[in-house]
Amino acid sequence: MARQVKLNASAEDYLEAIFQLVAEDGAARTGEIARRLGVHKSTVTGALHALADKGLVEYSPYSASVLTDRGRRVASEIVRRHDVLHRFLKDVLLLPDGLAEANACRIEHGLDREVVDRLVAFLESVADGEAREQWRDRFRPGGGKRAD
Amino acid sequence: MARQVKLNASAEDYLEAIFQLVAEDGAARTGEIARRLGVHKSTVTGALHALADKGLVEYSPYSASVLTDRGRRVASEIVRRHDVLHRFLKDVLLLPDGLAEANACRIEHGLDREVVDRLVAFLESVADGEAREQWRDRFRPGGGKRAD
DNA sequence: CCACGGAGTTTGGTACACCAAACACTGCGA
DNA sequence: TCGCAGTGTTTGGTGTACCAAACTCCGTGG
Repeated sequence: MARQVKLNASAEDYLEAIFQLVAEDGAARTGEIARRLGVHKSTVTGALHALADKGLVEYSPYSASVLTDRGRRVASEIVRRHDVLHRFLKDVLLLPDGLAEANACRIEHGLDREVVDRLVAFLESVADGEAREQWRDRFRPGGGKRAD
Repeated sequence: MARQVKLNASAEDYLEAIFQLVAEDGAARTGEIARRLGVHKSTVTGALHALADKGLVEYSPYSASVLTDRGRRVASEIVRRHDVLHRFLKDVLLLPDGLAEANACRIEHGLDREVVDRLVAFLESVADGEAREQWRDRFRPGGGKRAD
């Protein structure tokens, strides 16, 4: 089975953005990717070349990019990981959404699949009712945060 | 109070290594730091200059480095964060120690303090008896991983 | 006392991620 | 059909993190 491609953090960010833009708009334009990631258009062009070389995106100059099949597979793994992490931070650690998102963005690239799977199992185990309630109150929602 | 210094990932790694070496050996020699972090000695020299400029380590050429007071404070924050994370991965997600450590190393730099605090609260809440047992079995130690 | 070898540093070079400005393409309206 | 505005690309340059090799320092044995 084709082993996991090994992308670095920034490549994963681009792939993730492209995946989302394709889902939203049907295709990912260079400028949109740049806007979403907060980088310069020229930087995106470079990244697109690299991803195309790896066979993950279909890139042709001056037109919107789409993912290859392989790119789509890899990207959805990345999105899943991001999502799991975000949900964990928000729903289990009870962090405000923005903070959960920001932290998810920063740490998502460092997680092995095993960890993500474990996190999923964990989320499922506290998904409904009982168990979750149980510590929602031993743990308190809004409580002891001072904003110094 | 002097706000959190804002180090990048690699600076934090160096600081952490120095902290540990000082704890173990009384001082951190360039070559030891290099060995521990798996980088070249010359790279460490550069990093030590940077940390010295920031007032975090006491560096003088050809002799072992130690932390300044400020460096020690910052470093112990970093170590705490690493530790909390490691414990969470190992004791809550029940990952094998090596995997927990590796993942902690990779994600530790991206965590805001709030998250660490939350994680600590979480660890405390499941620290002893009851609550922990409770899902140790709804979650099972070695069990349900299919590697599809 | 001095030279020799191991520890540490400097120097020059690579790779990456990025930006800014100059340049190129393209589709729409006059 | 032609030009222009907007979108995209190229080019040149920055900062960071790193390595390898040349060089420097310094304690120890002869």
